[in-house]
Amino acid sequence: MINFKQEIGAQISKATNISEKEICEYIEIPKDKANGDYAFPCFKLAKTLKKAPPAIASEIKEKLEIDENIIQKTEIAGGYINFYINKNMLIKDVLNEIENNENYGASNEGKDKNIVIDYSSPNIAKPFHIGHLKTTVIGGALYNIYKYLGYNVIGINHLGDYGTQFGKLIEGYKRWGKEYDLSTEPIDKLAEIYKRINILCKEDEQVLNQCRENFRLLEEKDEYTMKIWKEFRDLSIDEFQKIYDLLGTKFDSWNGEAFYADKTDEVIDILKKTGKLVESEGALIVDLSDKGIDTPCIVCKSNGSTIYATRDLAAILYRARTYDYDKCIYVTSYEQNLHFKQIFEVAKLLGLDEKYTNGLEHVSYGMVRLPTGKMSTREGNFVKIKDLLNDTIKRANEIIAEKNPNLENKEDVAKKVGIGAVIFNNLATSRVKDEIFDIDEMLNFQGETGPYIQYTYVRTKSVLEKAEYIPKLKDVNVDALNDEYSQNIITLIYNFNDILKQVLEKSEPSILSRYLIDLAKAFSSFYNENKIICENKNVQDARIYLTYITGKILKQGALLLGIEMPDKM
RNA sequence: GUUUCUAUAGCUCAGCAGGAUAGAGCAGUCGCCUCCUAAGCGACCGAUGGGGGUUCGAGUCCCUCUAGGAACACCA
Repeated sequence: MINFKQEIGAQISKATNISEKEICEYIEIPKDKANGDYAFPCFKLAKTLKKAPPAIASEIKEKLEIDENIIQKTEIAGGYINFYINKNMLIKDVLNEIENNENYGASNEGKDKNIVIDYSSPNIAKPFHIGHLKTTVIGGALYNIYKYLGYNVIGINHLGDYGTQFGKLIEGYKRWGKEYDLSTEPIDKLAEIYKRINILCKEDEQVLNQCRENFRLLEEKDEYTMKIWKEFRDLSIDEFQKIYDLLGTKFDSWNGEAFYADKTDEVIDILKKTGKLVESEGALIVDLSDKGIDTPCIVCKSNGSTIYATRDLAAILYRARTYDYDKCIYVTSYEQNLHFKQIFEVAKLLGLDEKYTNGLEHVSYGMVRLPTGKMSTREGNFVKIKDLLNDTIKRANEIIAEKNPNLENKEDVAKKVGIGAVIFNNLATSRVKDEIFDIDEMLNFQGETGPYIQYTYVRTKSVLEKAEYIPKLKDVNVDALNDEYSQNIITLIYNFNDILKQVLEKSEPSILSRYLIDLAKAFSSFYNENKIICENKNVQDARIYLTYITGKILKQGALLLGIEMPDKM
């Protein structure tokens, strides 16, 4: 496709003898369309050239050799040079690209690059609650988008299936296991046991030590302990899978913490040889104070057991060797910021190529809190994902009953809408923001929501169905699309690939979410202001075609976020 | 206490690595279905936490104050 910004940048670069790259960084898109499609602010050059910005602007403008097929006109406004692109060229370019490219917006920029994404990663034997939604959907969206841009992606569900928490659960099970029937709702019951044992641990240090001992036994592959461990793990995975099926979440690997149990010795050996692993209060630690990190990284506990940091380090070694990753991304809440700072620093001591240590990236996100306070499995204060999805699906069903009672496949549509609402809600805002969970907000399907995007898509389908045809591209007259509403849509579609790149640059799926809202809005305005199916065949063909490609992008974009589109709703 | 994140309209959020008059949604008020789905469209109302600084230009960068979140040695 034509890169208008680059075309302009190249010309200005020639006129000013400043590198094209630098010029392109200065070029901006005016907020007000009256100021053109692109603008070059000359203020920055004023100091070095010792001239007033407007004078610089007109001097540059004189020297530009503009191809009128690409840039229709240039104007000077204050210290800016404003560029108005050739709309017909833009429309032709976008339509051509979309016609000839099944996966519009995709690219092969990621060819031969390997991306490991570690996401969702719930602790087994604990309920899957709304605190786990963000990592699951953010990781899932990044997974899809990396793939779409040609990367080879490995999605890993790094299950929390190891550690003292497990020692605790085993201890509780030993004490009260007979009171619970694990054949139904096993996770709820295990969570109950976990809650009870935690209370006991708080009261009695001896019990806590017993739990730690249980974990040590697990590390030694004690037969009885291993048997319980495996049983709890299987039960948990069954439960998780039900949610993943609903959310459409997929993984290439389920290697959790336990997988690295036999791979931690090597980490300790390597670290010992660096001389940086020192004993402190009976534990083996790496002091990081010279790296600006006050808290040392514990690699081996005083009772000889490993700790999550050790297993995370083993995972880095394993992933580097197994996947030869260019990036290894961890999607977790910002509570773990310090932990990742620590292990990324310690990873530099493992003797890995710089490629691997530089490729480590922690994608953190804000906390989800209930109106009553922080969620806690230990205190039984949480909302289960399953319950939330049931609520939103029920809500979707109610709205269908009210607005479209004769709809076919009601259940299927309600599912797509209810789940789409939840996924979108979790991807709609910047990662860093904390969130106070509000069920009413989840159940609102109006305005900037997942259902709004779905509804807009359904409208495009509905128009196409009524029209009964999609015109051939060669029959589309681009002059019929130079009104403001059509232009807005075309410009947005032109930006699609750029948006996807931005998402990856910032590991920020909300950029795509916002984009889809903008596109849906642009189409809704267009739809309201124009008759698409109308008397003038020429205009009708062009508008139907625009409707067709808008629907395509809405669907593709939503799919990348993990949201499915119903055909009717 | 140390480190760190956040602060934009009544509420929830945008604001392309500083640029032209700060944009939406929800809530509220008012219009629009004999017309391709009103889960929609349009209009009105309404904002950069306080104080310094850097800059031709600051919501955006720096300092500081205030308020809130988070992490800080054998949990993950």
